[in-house]
Amino acid sequence: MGKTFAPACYARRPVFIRRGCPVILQLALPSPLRRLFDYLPPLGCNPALLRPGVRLRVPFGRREVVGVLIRTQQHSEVPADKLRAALELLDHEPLLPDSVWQLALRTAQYYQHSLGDTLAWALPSLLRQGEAAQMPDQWIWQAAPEARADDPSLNRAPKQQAALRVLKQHPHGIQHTNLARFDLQKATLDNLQSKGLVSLTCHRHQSKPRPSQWLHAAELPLNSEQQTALHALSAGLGRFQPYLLAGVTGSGKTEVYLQLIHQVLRAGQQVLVLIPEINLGPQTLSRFTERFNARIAMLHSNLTDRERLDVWLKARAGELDIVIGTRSALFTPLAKPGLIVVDEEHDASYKQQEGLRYHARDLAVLRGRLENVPVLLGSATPSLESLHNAQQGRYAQLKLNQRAGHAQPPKLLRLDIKSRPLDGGLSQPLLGAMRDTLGKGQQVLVFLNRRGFAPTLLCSHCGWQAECSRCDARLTLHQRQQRLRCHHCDSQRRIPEACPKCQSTELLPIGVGTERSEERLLELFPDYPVLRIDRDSTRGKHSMQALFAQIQRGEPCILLGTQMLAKGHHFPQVTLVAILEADGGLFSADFRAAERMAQQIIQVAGRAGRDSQPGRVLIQSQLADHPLLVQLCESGYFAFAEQALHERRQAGLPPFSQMALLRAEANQPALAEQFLQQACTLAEGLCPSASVELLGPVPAPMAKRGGKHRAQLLLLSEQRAPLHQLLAPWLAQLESLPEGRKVRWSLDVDPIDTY
DNA sequence: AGCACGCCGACT
DNA sequence: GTCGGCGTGCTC
Repeated sequence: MGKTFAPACYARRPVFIRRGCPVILQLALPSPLRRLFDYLPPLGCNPALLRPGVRLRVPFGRREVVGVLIRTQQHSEVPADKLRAALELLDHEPLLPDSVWQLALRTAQYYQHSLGDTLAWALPSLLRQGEAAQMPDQWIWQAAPEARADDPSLNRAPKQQAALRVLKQHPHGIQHTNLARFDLQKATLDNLQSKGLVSLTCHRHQSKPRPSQWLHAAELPLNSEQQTALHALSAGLGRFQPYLLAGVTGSGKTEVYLQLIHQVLRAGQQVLVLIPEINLGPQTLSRFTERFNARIAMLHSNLTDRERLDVWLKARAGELDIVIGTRSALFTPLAKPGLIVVDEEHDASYKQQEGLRYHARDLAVLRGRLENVPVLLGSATPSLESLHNAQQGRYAQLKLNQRAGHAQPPKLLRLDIKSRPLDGGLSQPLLGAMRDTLGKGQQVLVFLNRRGFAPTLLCSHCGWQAECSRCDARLTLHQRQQRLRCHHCDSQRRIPEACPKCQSTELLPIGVGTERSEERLLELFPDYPVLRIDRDSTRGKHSMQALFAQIQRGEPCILLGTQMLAKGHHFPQVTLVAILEADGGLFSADFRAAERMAQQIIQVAGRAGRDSQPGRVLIQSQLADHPLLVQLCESGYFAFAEQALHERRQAGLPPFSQMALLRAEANQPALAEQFLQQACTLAEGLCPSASVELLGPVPAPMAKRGGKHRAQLLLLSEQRAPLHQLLAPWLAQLESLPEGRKVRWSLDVDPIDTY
């Protein structure tokens, strides 16, 4: 995202009420409508409490919703007979600190999203339902000091006896909300209480005190690069500055984070750490808890709504030192922010792909500016956007090129498979390299980013292919389940016995997925275990853990898997990485495909050779001589990025231009494009200078998906300002367009893909 | 987005 | 006769 956000238009001035004038409340409501709604204050409400940022419960149509006060006015455009009074004021003071308030307002503006809906994304769900923004009182059950489990009154009450024993084991008592965890029933305890054997007491929430000694474990020694980076970072504490920490895999980025965070903690400030949306949470959390004696919370998807709200409230009150979370944690309010870290900043999961399509990395930079704190973006494979921002001087760039310890960087070797026969997706030279590696007692990682047995089922007589009826896509053959499945919608069906077109029974699986590769590898390497790791093979809760445990034992084996293998985990005994198909990124129409391919190759390669054994990476490709692939393999990611950036500049693509994408989908094929055509005409009317280029409407790359027909209109502009000046009035027009009601449409500002 | 209203097809 | 399918319209 560029440097300029439009200035904030809502200041949080106190509200002055002119004598005799009615006060009109303008509220943001949880609705996709991009406008505010006017209400009268609740009956008998003290006007001084009506400050922007407080929540009110209001009647809305036939239901009640919770809205957030944006501003008050003396007059309303809405006819008096339509105005309704709010029902209840829910807060005594604004919910959000000014920084997060501004962040939400600007997010709505930048992404052209409804403000009410934006606030709904930013707030914990209990707050949008009207829950009090307060730590709840805690009710604690305790055994009476003199109570005995062999009390005669319990002779015929084994449950009460057991419950009393449990409570005796917990002299500090058990929280009422945790009863289930100890298999205790409220009724049992009620009976014990009536006998005077247990007590229930109410405790006001009390914050844990700030630790004075922050370290649990000693800090690791830094190499000179790490020291240089840490010095630069610590010199920048206390004010806004984005940093791009570009550190090759294994260069010790995390140690730099940890030592910087230690300094922030010592300054009495809080740290917000964003991580991508993968199962790296526990791993990250344990790095932090092993190092720091600090109040750390992680926002993960298994929290209850109440737990989530408690973390939010504690963070806001300054009762947490470190908050770790994915994308949505960005909006967590902090009493004393000192640093924002975005780990793996290139990761696409930072961009929300539905509803409010925000990019948490870009908004983290904005938040850093609003909080006046540094923002540390880290990655071994930075996004081209961030590299460009660094080159433009907007971000300070720090590089870590050396691997920690004695680890050698892996060598990337291209393997041309244009005219080579493949066996289970593997070429002969690759199979040879695998035999060598396994023979030396080492492990092999085979990366194939495609689940299932084969991506296509073909009739060898008439050429029919199994296709999804709801999507423009072929069905993937899943041999083990004996089903054809669509990877784009959830439809699946049985494998037909014969071709539905010509009745031939010669149906051939074409192409290779992990399931098929596994089958073949088991035949080719009968002496070694083949561990398949993908979404289909790791269904069971602990199967993943068991697989990783086996890998960690270090005996020779073949790891075969998709994306799931590529992120975060360390496999020290892997010395050969095989990437079976690197071509998607070179064939695809999406302009970001090559960047993604390169990041994926480097990330997968980073799994190998982390100990002192050097790693080799073999990349099979139909286009082994493609200049971008050559550049990546010969000269590394940053050289690749230079060349890719050069190509983007030539083509006038981001980050050298600004993009927005209007998508539409409808049940009938023509409707989506008709709507976009109208939208296009309106945009031309609003932007006569042609400073914004309109491309389309065109059918989406996958024109039908999940039974919907999809099309898109691309807006491209050299400068951000004209594009954003166009968007606001344009969206207002689109909202009132009657054709818009027959289609589902949405605007994606800074889209990261066009699917 | 919800949630109503409203008008046509298969069922206790 | 009604239950319920989703088209259309509205929310201060």
